[in-house]
Amino acid sequence: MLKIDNIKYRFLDALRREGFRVTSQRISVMNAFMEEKGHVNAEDLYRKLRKKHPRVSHTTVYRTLKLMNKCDLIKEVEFGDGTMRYELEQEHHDHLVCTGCGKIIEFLSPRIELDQDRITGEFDFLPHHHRLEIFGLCKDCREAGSGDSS
Amino acid sequence: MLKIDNIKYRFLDALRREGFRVTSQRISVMNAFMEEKGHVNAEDLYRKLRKKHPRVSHTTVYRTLKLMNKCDLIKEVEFGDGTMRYELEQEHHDHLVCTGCGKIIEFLSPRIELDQDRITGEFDFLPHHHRLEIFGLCKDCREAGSGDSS
DNA sequence: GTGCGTGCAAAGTATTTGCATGATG
DNA sequence: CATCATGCAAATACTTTGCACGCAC
Repeated sequence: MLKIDNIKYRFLDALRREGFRVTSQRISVMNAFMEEKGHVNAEDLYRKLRKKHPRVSHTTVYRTLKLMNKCDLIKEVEFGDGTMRYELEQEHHDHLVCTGCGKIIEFLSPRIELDQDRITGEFDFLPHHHRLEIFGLCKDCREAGSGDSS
Repeated sequence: MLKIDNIKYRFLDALRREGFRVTSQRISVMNAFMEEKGHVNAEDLYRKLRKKHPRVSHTTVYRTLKLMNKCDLIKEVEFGDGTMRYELEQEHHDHLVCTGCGKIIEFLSPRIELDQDRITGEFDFLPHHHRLEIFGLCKDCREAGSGDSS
């Protein structure tokens, strides 16, 4: 809970600091986002949100997520399904994406990070950021559907 | 040239083998694709193609690229600009993406591949494929615009 | 000649934007 | 009470699809 409250505080603070207004919609979007496990896209968040807060529009969800992104509270990521997803901005990590159930596991590999520097050096390339996604099957999906299901 | 001819051969062969028809449009799209450095999207390819072969439509370019992809001749990749790009299907590699000029450098790091196995093992995850993109500035862009341009 | 491929335009996604209305600071 | 934020619908960007016609086999 502390972490969530901290984010909420940081959001309100960022809004005030940047001269943005604190509106009920922005609070609703942020709360809804925090209830997710992360890696939500705007459309899904909107659908879940409208049940509790029908007063928040489609457009506002998109705009608020972009805003939270600009405030460095969340980060845009995408896993090739054509939608922009959002996750909590935190220390850098990469993703395992289960192609069976869509589950996303975050991981961090200092060794990969290091090797990356070696490579960019080789090409005289100045790295800014990277993304690494490994697609495959998680344990549950392998156990569930060895012979495949569906 | 050998490599290109080999691809053309493989494409024609795949078409026949799969029972698809060999049409002038498909040949045109493939030729146009081969003239690119790779990492083209359908729209760009269509624009370049229509100059020489005005008889090939927008739709057919999309459809032919999908077809070549299904035949395992090319691969879909995307670098977060909202378009689907295509590159020659070949041994696995990753990408350095220059955010200055859009240049794409391919590289291969066996060490990263290895470390990846270690990680997926840790999470009991069965990897199928991965993608790694490092975004940053290439040598040329750094030299050209130290103080920034544009 | 049959059926797949093509081209056109229309439909379909995901997202952004213009503008009048409404709420915040 | 001046602005900024919102909601709606229209616009945009990329891609796919329905359908009648034409060409490969």
